[in-house]
Amino acid sequence: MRLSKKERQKKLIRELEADPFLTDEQMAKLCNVSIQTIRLDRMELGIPELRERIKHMAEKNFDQVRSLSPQEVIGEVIDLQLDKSGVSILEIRKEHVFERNGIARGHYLFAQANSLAIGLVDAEIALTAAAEIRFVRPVRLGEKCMAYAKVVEVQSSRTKVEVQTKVNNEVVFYGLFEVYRTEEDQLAKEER
Amino acid sequence: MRLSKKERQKKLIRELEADPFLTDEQMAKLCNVSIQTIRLDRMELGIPELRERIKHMAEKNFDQVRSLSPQEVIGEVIDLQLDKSGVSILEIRKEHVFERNGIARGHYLFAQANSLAIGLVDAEIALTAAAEIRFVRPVRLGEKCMAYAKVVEVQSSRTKVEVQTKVNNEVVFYGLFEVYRTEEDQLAKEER
DNA sequence: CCACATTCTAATACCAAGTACTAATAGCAG
DNA sequence: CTGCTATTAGTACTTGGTATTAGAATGTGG
Repeated sequence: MRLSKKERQKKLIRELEADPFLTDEQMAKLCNVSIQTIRLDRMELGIPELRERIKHMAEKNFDQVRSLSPQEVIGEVIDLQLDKSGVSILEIRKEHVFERNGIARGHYLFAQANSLAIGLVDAEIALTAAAEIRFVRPVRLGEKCMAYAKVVEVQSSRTKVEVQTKVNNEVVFYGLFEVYRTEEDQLAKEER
Repeated sequence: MRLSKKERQKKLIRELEADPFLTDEQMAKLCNVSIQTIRLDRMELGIPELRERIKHMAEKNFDQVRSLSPQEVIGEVIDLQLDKSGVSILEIRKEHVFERNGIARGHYLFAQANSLAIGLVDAEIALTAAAEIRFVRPVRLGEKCMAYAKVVEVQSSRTKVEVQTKVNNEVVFYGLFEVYRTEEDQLAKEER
């Protein structure tokens, strides 16, 4: 049986979320309707064509900060001065929170801060060695977490980074990270 | 003056690195040659067409987004005695490591330990309040992390949980978590 | 049951950014 | 002049669409 228009459009949205690389033809087969119907649906729903969707995704990726591969950062880095300071934003979405109470799981806040701290360090390889953290108040669904990081100490092979995460200027998380760093040749040496 | 073939090809590579969204036509204008010449160059250099390049970037991006939301618990809990102790396993897969060096990102180890610590606490709601952690040695792709947690102290509204994560019986991570707990009615009261 | 609306399908012309291929031209080297 | 490389030109075809028009199928109210 064929779905109603509304249901089909809902289905379309779901399918595209799961796989945004679907062509109209593939979607038509999935829904058992003609290609034209799918195009009309896309119009109504304001969904751009395959190539535009792909381009968008690619651009989002490309716009990010150069020096560190952006896939390795949780949260969007909006400012970064290597070995000095940085800022990143993470919007708390439903995949970040406990279903029960809508409070963000601590490890996402940690991940944001940790990624930023590591991204700050100007070295071939940077790894967290230790950290001391405090979750000052629970963060809830929909809140935007701004993490401010600054380097507070540089030693021979360690950098200390302090991160404060705020929601509406209110501190929600605090962390002191000790980041271990190496240049590639040095690591190669160690590997032997 | 027009560049030599070699120089033009070098230039092409540079330009595409700076802006991978260039069409053949735009590149032709940049180099002051015909579109066909650019296509021949791309052939020789093994550079795919614009759409393929964009698609590649988008796919890379998409895979990350996916791996970034390991929904529920991180690591599989294999033993749990509420308010006493627990064990969980996490196998380090490629979505957990830095592409560059195959070392696990700290926040995954943290997430495993944090989730276990919270799971241990027998309360309606349990949230991490603070933690002190040490990454003892880097963990690599393919290694199985066994996290052992035990409650070390119970106060009126706080529980302290110690977590040790081992790979082949060798400690790789240590964490002391302070978990804040509440019963639902209590939290409701606070909300007011 | 008819009339009309909604929904769907079909068909056509067109576009961007290509691939794949053939052929022609320019410039220079031996 | 012949041969070779580099370059340009042109044609047919491809994908994944847009935009538009027309017609068919289905449902709904009066």
